[in-house]
Amino acid sequence: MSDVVRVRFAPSPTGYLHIGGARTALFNWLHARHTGGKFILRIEDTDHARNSEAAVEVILSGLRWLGLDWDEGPETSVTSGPSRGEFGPYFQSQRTNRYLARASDLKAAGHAYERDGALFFRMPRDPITIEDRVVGNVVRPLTDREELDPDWVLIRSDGQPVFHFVNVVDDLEMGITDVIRGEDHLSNTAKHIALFRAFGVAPPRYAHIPLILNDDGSKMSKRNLGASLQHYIDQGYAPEAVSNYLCLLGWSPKDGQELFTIPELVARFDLASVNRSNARFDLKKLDHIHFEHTRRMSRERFVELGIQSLRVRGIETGNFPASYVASALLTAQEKGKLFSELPIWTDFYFKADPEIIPDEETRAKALSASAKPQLEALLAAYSSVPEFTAPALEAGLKGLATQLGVKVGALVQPCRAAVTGKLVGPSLYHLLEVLGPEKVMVRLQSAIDRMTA
RNA sequence: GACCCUAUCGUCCAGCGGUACAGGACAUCGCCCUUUCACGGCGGGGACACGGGUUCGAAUCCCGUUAGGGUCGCCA
Repeated sequence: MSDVVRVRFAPSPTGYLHIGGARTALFNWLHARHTGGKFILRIEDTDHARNSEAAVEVILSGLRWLGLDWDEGPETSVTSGPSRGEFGPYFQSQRTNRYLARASDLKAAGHAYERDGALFFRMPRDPITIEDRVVGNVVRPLTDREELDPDWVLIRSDGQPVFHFVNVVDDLEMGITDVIRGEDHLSNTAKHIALFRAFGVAPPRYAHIPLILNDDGSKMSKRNLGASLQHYIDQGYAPEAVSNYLCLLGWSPKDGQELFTIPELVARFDLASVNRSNARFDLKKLDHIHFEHTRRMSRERFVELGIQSLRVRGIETGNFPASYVASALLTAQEKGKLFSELPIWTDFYFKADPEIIPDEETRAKALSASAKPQLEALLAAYSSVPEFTAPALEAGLKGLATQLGVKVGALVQPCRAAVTGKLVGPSLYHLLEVLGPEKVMVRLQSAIDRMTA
């Protein structure tokens, strides 16, 4: 083949995208983009029992969510649907004739033979050296069980080819130059190398990356909630934060930088500085990375993600002016919270005034009868504020506090509770400005009316 | 059972024979700031798994032990 790098991500449609698989895809994608190579997506749906269109869709949408676009591969989850690239089909279930042809080649060359109705590969007895770009040279001798019978199945007696075989055939035929995958494949790489040699070609370059473990060091299984990428999508993490964090698990740029945009990652990522030891998934650190990304991302990006997030959670912003929606959401950006929490911070912007109903705790802490005179005074002050802007509102409130001889908080919290119905939220003066004088006045008055005294 | 990989603060990384009573980030603790929640600032505690070598000198190299992970399927 040419010397352009060709890497692939070859997931099996199991119904979810494992977080480790997502990182494998990310490393492959980064390697391709960094080297100007091609990133290929191939669906390993040889196990018909657990293959379904929905399961493929989970993979495609997961990759898209992360921003990992593929140069070759399926465009939809439909097995016989459209695809990009010259080396298709990209669904293994559509490539059976190729496997069968390759199998007979091996048989003709004496590398395979039939036994018990299945086709077996004649595995070399000598140790095989795996030259790995991450792990180094690994000599893999046969295990005691393999010594008993080193040969292994290429085609099952029911006619179905097995994973190791199709994987190698596809990598060969698709011109894959670099195989980047989880370390769980390291031992089996000897089989793959032997197959490539049997086909008379040099194996691709290998890079086995360390695995992601649970925070207690145990292996991540499907049962663990955090093992699925979908979990992080649902929790409202920014995609760029997840990519960034995933990269940090097993890779570092050596200079201590931890926060990267995707373009920076593309520029700086290199296989050579990938670690050799497994890493535990630390949710706290992910939260921190998300926090930093969320605060730094462009306003446009934040608003885009925010509107999506609110819609998913039942808050439709389409009925409000775009500028109002943007201003409203932006008051929550500095909080850096998960997008799943956005309704908690901004729902009051999109509620009708009568829907602002403080709960019992809020009433007790901020809207007790004793606060009524202060709220009335604030309402009066705000009725005559020179302009309804955050600085003017702040000055007005602080001036009133001085005048009344009370602490600022004695006015802030009742006001916040009255207009938002909550004790916590965005910066008070900014949210008041965004809300506008009409809503603020109405809400202050309703709160006053409800206060007994 | 065999084979393979790995081993630095609680976690993720830096370190790749001497510049190190081991540096950064997250977490944690204390103080400060503060209109809520936060943010921010300052400071503290916290690690080279263990045992042998090699060397003038070892977190760094070698061997062993232990621990964790992986593989050895007519699963992928």
